[in-house]
Amino acid sequence: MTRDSNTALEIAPASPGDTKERLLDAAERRFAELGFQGTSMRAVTQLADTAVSAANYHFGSKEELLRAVIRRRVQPINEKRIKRLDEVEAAASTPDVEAVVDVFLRPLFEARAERLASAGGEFFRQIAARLYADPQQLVLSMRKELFSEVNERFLAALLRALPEAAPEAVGVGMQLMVGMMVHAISGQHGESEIDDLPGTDYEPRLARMIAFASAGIRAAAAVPEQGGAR
Amino acid sequence: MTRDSNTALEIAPASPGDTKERLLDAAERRFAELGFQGTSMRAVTQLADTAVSAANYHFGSKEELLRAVIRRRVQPINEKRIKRLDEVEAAASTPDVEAVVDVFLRPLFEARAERLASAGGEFFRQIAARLYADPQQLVLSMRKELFSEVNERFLAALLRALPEAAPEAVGVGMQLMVGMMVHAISGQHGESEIDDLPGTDYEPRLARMIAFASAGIRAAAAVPEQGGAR
DNA sequence: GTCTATATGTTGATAGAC
DNA sequence: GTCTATCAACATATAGAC
Repeated sequence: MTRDSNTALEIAPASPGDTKERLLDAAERRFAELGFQGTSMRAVTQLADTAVSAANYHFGSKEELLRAVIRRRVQPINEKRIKRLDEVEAAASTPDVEAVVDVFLRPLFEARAERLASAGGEFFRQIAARLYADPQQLVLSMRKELFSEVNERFLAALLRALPEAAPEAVGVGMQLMVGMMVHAISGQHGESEIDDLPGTDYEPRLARMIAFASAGIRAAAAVPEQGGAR
Repeated sequence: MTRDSNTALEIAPASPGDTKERLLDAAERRFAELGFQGTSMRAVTQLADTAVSAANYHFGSKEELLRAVIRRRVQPINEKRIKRLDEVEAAASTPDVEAVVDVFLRPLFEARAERLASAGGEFFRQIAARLYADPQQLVLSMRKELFSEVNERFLAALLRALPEAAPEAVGVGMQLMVGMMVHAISGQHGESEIDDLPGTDYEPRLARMIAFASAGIRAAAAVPEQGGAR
């Protein structure tokens, strides 16, 4: 495989100037498939049809390349979440749990459908799953940087939606919703047939996820403080 | 750091014959902290106070070492799950959703409490999270090998508990429960204060998780087939 | 069973030409 | 901005002594 052969393996035909974008696409794909540590800079730059030094010119290091890959996808999703949550909170001082959960989950599906439509990439969801499974400092700091504000806003909204519930219980419910979401979008679990996510026709699946998470949060909040199941 | 210095970094004082166990403990810890690809055999064998060749003597390769680490923890948990599910199904032909979910989740907490009590290790849960975030063939085949039977048994039990529901909906509910579980046990998400799991006094948290998952599964199953939220 | 020593390949990053 | 060439460090795995 030489760098000149423009085969299906490459992200897009190389045209001058967009090397940086091609590197982001290639890194997104390889980080998703092989993981951050499992991906060499060579694996990325070969897919992007360029040289290792070009990647280091644009991003400085492998770690910074990862940050750029993740930021590119997460930021628009979070902006959409915040904007819609503003609207929900403006409409009602005591929002519905379902409305808050909808606003939290829907932008993920919308972003994925957009990317599928533009042949962009099916890969980011896999990176997101890894992001939540890695306790290393690099990844931990990215999670904090990317999700602190959103998590605080949505937790506050859920607390307002469930004013009678113990705050700790709502926090647990929110955490469990995030887990449900991460696992569901990472897909391809291979243990059953319904694991994989629908692409553009996501509404039925999303409806089930909203129902699951909303009912789950309400139920977790309703467990009595000292109640054991034993 | 010489191999003779018996510092706190090592897993246990080296006594002859238990090199294999020390290697499993050390690998469990390092794979949890650094990931499989991020961990070198040297990092494992230094922690276990032995040589790389000893690890390859006992396990053959790094991949087989990973398999051994994971099997050691997962097998007892799954055996407990199956045994208790047998009992639940023997007691009632239409089991409770709550009873099935309890039997699925509780063995995880019991195993963790046992390990904490024996200072065994706080590390496996992190490996489990990585196990679910990795789409590579090695990991995929391990998931299939380890969880196929359990997943099939519990999905069948849930279908029996919800005879009116669409099977696809129950499958989605089961998948979302697994996601909730994986994320919750991996802990240390760092975005909020309630992320970390309680150790031995796990009953209150477990009760909330059972309530969340059971209500979630029921709600997901109750969403009408063509119903959208839009 | 466990060691030391080593073979062979790959890694991330940079120097310097154009 | 992008390349080729190169570096030192590190990887997995094995050979062979004890």
